Amino acid sequence: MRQAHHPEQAEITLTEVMAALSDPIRVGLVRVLADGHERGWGELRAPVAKSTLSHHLRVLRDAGLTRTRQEGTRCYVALRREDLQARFPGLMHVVLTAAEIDDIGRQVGVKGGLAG
Amino acid sequence: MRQAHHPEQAEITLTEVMAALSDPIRVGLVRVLADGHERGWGELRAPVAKSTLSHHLRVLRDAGLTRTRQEGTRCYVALRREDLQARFPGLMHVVLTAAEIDDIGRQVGVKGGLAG
DNA sequence: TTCGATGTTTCACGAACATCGAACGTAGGA
DNA sequence: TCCTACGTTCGATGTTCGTGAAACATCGAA
Repeated sequence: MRQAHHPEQAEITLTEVMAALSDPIRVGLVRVLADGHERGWGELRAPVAKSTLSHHLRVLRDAGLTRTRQEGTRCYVALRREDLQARFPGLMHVVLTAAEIDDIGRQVGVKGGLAG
Repeated sequence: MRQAHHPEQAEITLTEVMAALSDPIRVGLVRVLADGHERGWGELRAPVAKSTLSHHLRVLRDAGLTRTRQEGTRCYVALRREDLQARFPGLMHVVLTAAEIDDIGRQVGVKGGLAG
């Protein structure tokens, strides 16, 4: 559970971001984090095994979409909206809007949320 | 060489578009087509075998990013900018801007072009 | 120190992908 | 009719991806 690697803002690449957003589960995770609130790992709900969820969160983290923070044994995830806006202006807005309209990643939610 | 399938505008999905744009060669192809001009297959220059180029063009076509038209034994490719704009407003603009800045897919060009 | 909770990593597997060369099918020209 | 140019499709190969089960690592509590 060592501290994970996060790419610098300048290291974020378009193609990696696109690849990260090519899976509905990951788009769902981004949607859950879109409000800017940090979420606890255990709060997240997705119809996959926890190892798979861990894998998806890692892909998002490696692509520079999210930032993970550790606190004791818990960890918290947040969307790197400002870095993304600086790097690819407008991208997240466009993607989130499209994802909302099509309701992509609806299977993903938070504990107590609609999809919980 | 039968007529290829093109998804309807409404059938274009965000995740498929993202997946299509997760490869530098394909981003390069989209950049080449970004000016709206239709391009001949043989005009396209990419550092891959023609079967591989055919594959990439197929991925773009299947995702709804491009439209292919046949004329005799030749075929012509064009970006479906209007369909994409209607489906995911602002997406292509954002992606093309980012791709230009980072010069993604620079290896792709047209006969007689800079990367030819 | 022992136990339990929380994520991460490893391993294994089938599916999908990127790639190439070769074979193929189609349309035009000789 | 035969030949050629143009893309597509097929077969093969190696890589990456999504997935889950199981083992592992870390921290807090008892």
